Amino acid sequence: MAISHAYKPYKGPLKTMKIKLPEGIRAAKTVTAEAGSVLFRQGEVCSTYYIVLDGAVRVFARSPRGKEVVLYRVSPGDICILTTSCILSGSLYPADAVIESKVTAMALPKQDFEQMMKDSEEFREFVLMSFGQRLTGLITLIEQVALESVAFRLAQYLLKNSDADGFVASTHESIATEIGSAREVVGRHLKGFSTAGIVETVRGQIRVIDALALESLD
Amino acid sequence: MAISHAYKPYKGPLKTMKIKLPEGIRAAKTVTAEAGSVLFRQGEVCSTYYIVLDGAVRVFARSPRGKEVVLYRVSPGDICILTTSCILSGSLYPADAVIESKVTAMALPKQDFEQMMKDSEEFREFVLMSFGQRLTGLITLIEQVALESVAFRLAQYLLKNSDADGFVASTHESIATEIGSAREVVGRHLKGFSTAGIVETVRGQIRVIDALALESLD
DNA sequence: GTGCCCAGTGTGACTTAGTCACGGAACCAC
DNA sequence: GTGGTTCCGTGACTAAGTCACACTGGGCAC
Repeated sequence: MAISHAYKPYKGPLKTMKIKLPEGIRAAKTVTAEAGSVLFRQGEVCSTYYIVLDGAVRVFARSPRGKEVVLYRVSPGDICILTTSCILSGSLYPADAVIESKVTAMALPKQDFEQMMKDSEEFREFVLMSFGQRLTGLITLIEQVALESVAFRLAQYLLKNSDADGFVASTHESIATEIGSAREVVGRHLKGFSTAGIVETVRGQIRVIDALALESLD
Repeated sequence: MAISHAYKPYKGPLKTMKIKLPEGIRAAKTVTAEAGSVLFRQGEVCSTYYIVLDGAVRVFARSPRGKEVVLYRVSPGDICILTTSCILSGSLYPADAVIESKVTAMALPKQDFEQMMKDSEEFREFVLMSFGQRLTGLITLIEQVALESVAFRLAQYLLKNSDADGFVASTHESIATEIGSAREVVGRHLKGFSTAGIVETVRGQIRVIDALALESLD
């Protein structure tokens, strides 16, 4: 666990998850981790519950040959579901996680977690909701990867990640791991889109010109 | 919801899940559903919690063009996680489910579920464990589909589903949906395995001859 | 500035996987 | 037997993934 410490008590309310911490829990500590650091790797054991207060974590699977697929992201207000489920079942992490932007997280000791599950209806709902959302998210991902074409997934990605002016600040490489494909394949599709006048590409950036065309792909 | 009827109170203990039902819950009803019937379809809403007592349910995703991937199976002692998470988050089923073999299930009304979550440490653990196992199962599936070759997945499937004598009672079609590939592709790989002396194939059945060879694939 | 490095990209050749359209073979009911 | 259905084989094609290598533009050391 590469979390770099600076343990200190967390006193404030959990605004991000809209849950009032019971008094007995106020001793929960916060931890921080810098961008780029590894939270956990496939096969490691886990021990503490975390609720992310700020920052983002990318959770992804990696093949022996180094290919990666992004499974999901942990954002502020999210509980680290994978950690939770690993602790409960005593199993090992089935994936890797790295910090994308500096993370502040609340560390919940096992007893506190169990106490809150026992006492707080709100907390139970929160935890189960989190599980449910991850679950449906993963199922959607499987449907996409196994059932949809790369062109479709790429189009969806561009639509979802473009700003008001249509700009997408991603490299071909990062898009590829995000949609479960390969850099060259993404590049070729983008070239196709480009010659069709649907997008413009420059180094490290893509501009969506014809969003409707992307939406009508399948 | 195509569950067929025959509502009757469930009195016995939940042997399969090793949880004693509190007295207040004894009114839980059982439902049965015949093999082949559809439990739910993608996009439907859900309302009741189910715990499977007997039988098996196959949960799978289906593309617009009819291609399918098996996500997981619900076996005796399992709570139907997808239903649970849908109820909690108020979202729609992201997948389809059909009965593989006649199912008997306990239907838990929302209040009873919440009551048990509140009162029973055992039940909370059971529910969270179930969630966790599904989660890691789905992640493993994504890793397989996105990162591993068809040959590898096929080999794993054969090893996992062969009996003591090496017999696997599956059609190419069913294997394909199980490992997220296509019938023809599975057929071609099996032919390859066959000419290499690793398996023998007859209609509707495959016999593993050289399990070691299958294990050493990657 | 010059040179260098390197992340990001382009490309061709090739392998693997998926799709489509058949046709044939095995099995079952009658 | 006939007919129908399920299962499988196959060729031709498209889509996707892999591999190797070349190019390019921006940052930076000097």
